[in-house]
This record gives sequence, C-alpha cells and structure tokens, in this order.
Amino acid sequence: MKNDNDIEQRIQYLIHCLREAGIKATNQRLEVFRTVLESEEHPDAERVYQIVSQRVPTISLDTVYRTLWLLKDLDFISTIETTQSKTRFDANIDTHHHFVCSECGAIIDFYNDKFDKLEIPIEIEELGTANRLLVEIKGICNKCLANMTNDQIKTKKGERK
Amino acid sequence: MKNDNDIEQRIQYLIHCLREAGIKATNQRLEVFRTVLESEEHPDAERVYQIVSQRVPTISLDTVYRTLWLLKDLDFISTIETTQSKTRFDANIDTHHHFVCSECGAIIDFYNDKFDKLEIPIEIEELGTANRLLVEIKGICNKCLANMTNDQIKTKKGERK
DNA sequence: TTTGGTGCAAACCGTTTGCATCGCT
DNA sequence: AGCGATGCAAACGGTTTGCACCAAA
Repeated sequence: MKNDNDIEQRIQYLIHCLREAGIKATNQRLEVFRTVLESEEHPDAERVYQIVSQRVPTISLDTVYRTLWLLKDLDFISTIETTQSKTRFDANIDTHHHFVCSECGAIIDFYNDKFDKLEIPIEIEELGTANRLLVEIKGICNKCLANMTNDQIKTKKGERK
Repeated sequence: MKNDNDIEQRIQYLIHCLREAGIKATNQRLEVFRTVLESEEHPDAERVYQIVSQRVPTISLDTVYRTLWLLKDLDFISTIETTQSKTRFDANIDTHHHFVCSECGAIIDFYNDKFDKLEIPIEIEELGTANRLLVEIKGICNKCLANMTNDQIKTKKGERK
C-alpha cells in the first residue's frame, strides 16, 4: 500500500514546506515523519520514539512530541481520537474508516467505497465547518475475543486513561 | 429530549442490576449516574464531580472515577474517543453521530436518519465482532471559527493530551 | 454484622516546559 | 554568526491505588 518513492516524495515535500515557513529541516524532524509514514499501526509518541531511537540514538522523547505536534499543525499527520490516555498519530491521507475495539482500544483502518461516497449533511453548517467524514465501527477485535474465551471467568476491566 | 420519568426509570433499572450483581446501590453511585444522564454535554470526570458535589458534598473525585468505570463495565454509560487527555462519558443510548472539532476537541451529537440506516459491511467480520456504527464528521466548530478570526495572526496551538 | 464502598493522600504515567547547549541556514 | 532546535530534568495534570474508616445489605 505504501512504497518507498511515495515516502521519499512526501519527505521532500516536508523539507520544502519547512524551509518555506522558516522552520529548520533537522534530521530529527525528518526521521520522526518517516517513522509515522512507515508505520502500519497508529503509533503513540512512545512507540515513535522507540523506532526513531534506532536511527537517531540521541533523540529525546520530548523532541518527538514537539515534532509530532509540529507535523500536525502543518497538516502532515493527524491525531486519532482514542479512549485511552495516549495520543495516537496517523499519516494515512487516503480516505479510510476505523474499526475500534472497545476492549483494548485498537484502531484498525478499513476501506469501503460505499462509506467513502457519504456526503456531509447541510445541517452540519449550524455546528461549524466540516472537512472530513469517516465511519467508525465499534466492536471487539479478534485478539480480544480470543483472550476473553481463554480467560473464561473474566474480570472485565478494560484499558483506562 | 430527556424527561424525568426516563431518568428515574433508568436509575431504578440500575439499582435492580446492581443488587442482582451483588454490588451495593450507594447514594454516590446513583447520583453519579443521574448526573451523566441529565448532562447534555459529554462530561469528563471532573465535571461530573463538580455537579455531584452540589448534591453529595462529601463525595470524592476518585469515587466518581470508580463509579464511572463501574457504570461503563455494566454498559450503563460509554466513553467517547477524544483527542484530549480527559476521558469523557456519555449516557446517550439513542443512535447518534458526532461532529468533532479538530481545534478544541468538542464533540457535538447530531442525528441523521440516513446515517442511522448504514449497515456494517461483512468484511468487518475479519477484524472482529461489530456492534455499533457511527459517523464522525471532523471540522472546526463555530466557537473556534469565531476565535480564529478574532485572533487574526493565530499561533496555531490546539488543546493537547 | 459483615463485607464491600468511600475518602484521603500519595503514587503513577503521559505530556509539557525552562533552560543551557547545539547545529541548520 | 545567529537564532531556532535539541536534550535534560523537573513540573504538570488526569487518573489510579493502598489503607483505615463507614454504611448498605
């Protein structure tokens, strides 16, 4: 779904936009962006930090945070709503939808043409300016279903903020 | 949209379910549930605490937390995905959809018959068991739009986790 | 009466911030 | 060379937990 050319191209575009905005295109920033681009999960800051550290061992967690928010402000990545305390980031710019596990909080992207064609109702204008629509399906993911049958008498306690 | 009978009825049902499960129906628990039921916003724990305190002045914030999670485990309320650090709670059991402000994180319920009729695609079975579908529209709410034009040269910085 | 629930205060964990140093441009 | 970016460590804010007391069943 993602190929290296796409990724290099988007990194080049980031460098271009940063320079244009008078923001320095440091190695840390580019590697943080690359990590989110390459990630198939929806990584939180800690996870991004773990991965980037392998390439840039001296990077600090707070630089990762600062960079992620910078990328978000520049609309290169977005944040995902979660039921957990950790903020999760996403560089998937294709139209997609979410399957959300109410047990473990996993968010799995899925694609669906019918949902892609849904239009934003006019009534929304009363609330604000809309720019994106996505369908969210809540349920329990396969992994959690497996755990629940294993545990049998399960003390139901989900992940919390 | 909500009337007092509905609320009393749901509280009675809670008492019934608690007793059945061998959990004590304490005043604190009932008042926390009443507060979420009566709330038109999607209150966070702190907000629930503020309101409940007026009726039960000795209640503590951690009891509010414990009760909210208990009610969630019993499926009397649900938690809402947010981009902010605070967990927000919801007792709205009607089928509804969300308008989410990407600036301030506000979540506004809206109703739409067409969206209500959307069906869960079969492909979802590969991911897990689905039980609810909702449409999420992302945009910028009127309040934030107003602020943005006021501030003019705005140092774009949203609410963060 | 008994056992689970509550309130308190301290711990926890994800995230942010102040400051001195470092390295793009 | 200059100034924004970084790394460190300490602060912060929402949430959780251990413990002794209290009250619903």
